[in-house]
Amino acid sequence: MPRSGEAVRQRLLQAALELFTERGFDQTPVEAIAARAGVTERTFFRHFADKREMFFDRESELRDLLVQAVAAVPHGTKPLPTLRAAFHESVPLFERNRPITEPGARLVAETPALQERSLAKRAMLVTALTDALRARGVDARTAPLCAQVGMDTFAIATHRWMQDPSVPLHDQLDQAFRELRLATAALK
Amino acid sequence: MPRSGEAVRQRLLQAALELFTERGFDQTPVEAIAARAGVTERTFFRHFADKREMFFDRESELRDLLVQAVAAVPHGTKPLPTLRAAFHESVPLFERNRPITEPGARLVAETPALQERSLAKRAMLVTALTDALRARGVDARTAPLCAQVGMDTFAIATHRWMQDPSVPLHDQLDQAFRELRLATAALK
DNA sequence: GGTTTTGAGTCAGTGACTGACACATATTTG
DNA sequence: CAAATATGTGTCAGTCACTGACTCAAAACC
Repeated sequence: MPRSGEAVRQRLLQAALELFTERGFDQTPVEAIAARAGVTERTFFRHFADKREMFFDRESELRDLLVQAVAAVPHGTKPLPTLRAAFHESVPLFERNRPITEPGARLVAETPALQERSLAKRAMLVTALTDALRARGVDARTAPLCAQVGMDTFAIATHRWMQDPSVPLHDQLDQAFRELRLATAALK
Repeated sequence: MPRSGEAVRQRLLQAALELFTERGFDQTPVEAIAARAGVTERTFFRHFADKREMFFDRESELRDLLVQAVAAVPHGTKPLPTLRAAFHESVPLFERNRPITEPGARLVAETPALQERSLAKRAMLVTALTDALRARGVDARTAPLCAQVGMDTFAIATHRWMQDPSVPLHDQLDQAFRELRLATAALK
């Protein structure tokens, strides 16, 4: 049994995924996860802030990527096209991580406690994007609205892509933004 | 000390609001709330599913109102205008409850655990609105997008109204939807 | 080779919740 | 009016998530 940092973390993730899918999130105590990973409960909490946090580590990676991508879009581009371009930049990350994140995603979808956390993570992304837009000179009223609406469109695209991988994420993204344009065109 | 149902609930809400603003949400055990309300901890959990749920009871009232309002909009109206009209219908509810909900809202804003729950409640509203739109014949792809985007716009309007009550909520609502229209017009 | 850093174990404790049971007061019913 | 029943609460015991303080062993560094 290796005991060197990262290996333990991986074993914990693996054990948790197995147990959660077997018995469900609420029915598996942290103690059981730790035991299957050959480690103490205390050690679990040294690697993860809490039980819900396990499947949301990559979120910060995504945030950094998106913030950078927003900054890299040519100046003069309007907010929502800027965001759309940034989302396209993140597609490789999603495609690369898909095998890892897919089982977790199914779990999140059917566990209220995890959904709640997932929403909180999305909210963090929205504030990060809001700041990124404001850094580009978007005014304080427009930035939060665009960040929020853009993120929702992005989420819908990734959601559809998760359910049906036959359509590339790039296409889902463009399609979702097209639908957004159409739906809002009906306003006044 | 009356002991008849609803009175206890009110005393618990009052006690919780006081203690949370004094010491903060995380620093006040449920036991302390119950004690100040002259009741046992067990009784607290008979009135509220959990500690975070206290300030979100009215959410179901809002959901029912919005769902009904969506159904009442003349047929043929496009999804987002439908939602905007429904949101306008809920304005009196907000104005009436403002004195009650305002202290709670400030608390939610500065307590991560409560923000998380607040997002979950918003998500519930989104699914309810999605269903309400689909019942009107909006197709399964458009409905979730419109419900989500509409709800965000609504949330931004109410947020601005909470911070500056001098502008009526009706106006904030129209203004936010106008901004949404403008921002999305830049797409494509 | 000794020192410092790092990751883990142990133990004790708090606090959110739950289930089971007892009891008292209100409400319904014969 | 009395018996049955429902409702709201108290009590107690228990589980589980999480934290702080301390110890210890193995690296990593000097």
